[in-house]
Amino acid sequence: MTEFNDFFKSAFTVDNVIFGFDEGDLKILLIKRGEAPYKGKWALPGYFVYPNEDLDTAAKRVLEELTGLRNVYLEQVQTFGAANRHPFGRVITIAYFSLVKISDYNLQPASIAQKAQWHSIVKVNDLAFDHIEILNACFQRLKWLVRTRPVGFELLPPQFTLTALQHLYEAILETDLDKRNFRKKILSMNLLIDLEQTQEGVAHRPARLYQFDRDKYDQFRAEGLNFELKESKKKEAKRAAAHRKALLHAAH
Amino acid sequence: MTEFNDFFKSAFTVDNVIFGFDEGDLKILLIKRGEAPYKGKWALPGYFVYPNEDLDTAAKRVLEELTGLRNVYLEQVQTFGAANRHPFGRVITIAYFSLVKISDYNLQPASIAQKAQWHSIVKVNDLAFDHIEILNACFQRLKWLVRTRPVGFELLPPQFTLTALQHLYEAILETDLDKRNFRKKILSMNLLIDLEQTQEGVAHRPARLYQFDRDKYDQFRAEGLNFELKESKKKEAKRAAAHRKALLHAAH
DNA sequence: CAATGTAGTGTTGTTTTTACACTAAATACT
DNA sequence: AGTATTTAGTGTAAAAACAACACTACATTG
Repeated sequence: MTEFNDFFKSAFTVDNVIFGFDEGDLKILLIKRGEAPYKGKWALPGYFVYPNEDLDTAAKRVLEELTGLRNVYLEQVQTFGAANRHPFGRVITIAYFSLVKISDYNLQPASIAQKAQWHSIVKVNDLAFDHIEILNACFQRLKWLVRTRPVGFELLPPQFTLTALQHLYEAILETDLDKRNFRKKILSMNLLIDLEQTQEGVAHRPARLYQFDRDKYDQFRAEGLNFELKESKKKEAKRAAAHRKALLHAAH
Repeated sequence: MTEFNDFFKSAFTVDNVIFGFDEGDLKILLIKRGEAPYKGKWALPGYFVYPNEDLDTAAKRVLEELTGLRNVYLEQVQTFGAANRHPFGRVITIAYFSLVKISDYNLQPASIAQKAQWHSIVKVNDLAFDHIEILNACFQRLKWLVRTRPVGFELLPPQFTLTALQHLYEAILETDLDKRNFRKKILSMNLLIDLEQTQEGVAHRPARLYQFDRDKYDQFRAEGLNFELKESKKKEAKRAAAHRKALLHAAH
């Protein structure tokens, strides 16, 4: 075992791309670095993984320390390990991305507030380390995810209008969507609860408010994965396909 | 910087899920461990990443040492880092998967040949470390990838029949496909060169042989990513969508 | 020359996607 | 009061993609 000692001189960190959505803009939360290296530059929030800490736990910890939020969508994306990416030594980083409702985010103690800020994703261009690369990978992943699963709701306040949802999809996919087709698609998924209320205080026709039906979604997912043995192969395949489609291609 | 010293006591490895296809069966290459821990168990081929080695390089190295192959499809999948996953200390592993043509694989020196063997993926069930978990993640990724990009060809010999290709898809997706629909779909992608030859030495009607048209594919991809500024937004969107579809859903 | 075994081929009904333009409902302004 | 402004909300038709389905063709083997 002593022969392996040379390998046990590395460290790893988690870095977190925290997406939020506000004022029609897709944003990420960045921290201004207070120390070397890259002092004064904006960077993704991240930190070393503790010796006895699982990776997912570390990502959750970093997120919670910064935003005070738990139970948000969090997913591992990719690991970056160029040999020279960190000036302190060999440090690889496991990138995570998370989706938070900016409405839930109450800026933490002033000490942090000064350092942490939301940045429009389209304007971010110069980050510490290889963080731009990490951001790009996570953004790609988000684009894929939003077409695949109804994660958009994670970024909106609990009640929202269809137009707001469409704007969110447009911001993520960086494209325009057809209003009527978008609504048809979304409503056909049957994952929205029509709150039968409308907006107030807007200087135009107020829109209906909807809520994401998480119970239905969870149930739906459970069914999709729970291949019971009763059905014929054909029927099963059909149902699975229908299920896939209902969720896939949330837009267009 | 001394405050960070505690973090620099970890190691990381790469583990490689090497897929091959033979006799209608999807297989992976496993190694029988000769040393503790898990001596005598089958494991994914993997090794520590050297101090100055990039992760991708390490994965390539492990693959080449074992198979002698370069220039194969290789992709990072996921990092596994449960705090207690390795009995020697804190070791996280970055999982890669690769696709090799078994026809290219000439078993290496006898010393390795005894230890490395292809295993039918459906029969693999007990591996060292958390390697079953890693295998599952990579298999999932392969299922997704095969629907998304024409990677199937990476697993077949240079010349193949459409039936062989279909069997490959069926093995990966673990489902049956309709022969006529499959052929229509594949041929409509226009990525196959009809060699205008047929099989020889088979005891039945011989099938036509095809070859993957890599040039066309590369060109196709390049166009797909190269958003020129001449087109109107609408036309561009249309083309991009058409492109996506041509590649997506290679089957069904 | 019959038996066996795989290769190869088209059509039709259904579903999904796309393109597209007007009316409705609220406030703001005069 | 009434007109302007702004966003909400709605249906249809044509095109494309998908799914289901069964027979003939061509080679070898016995």
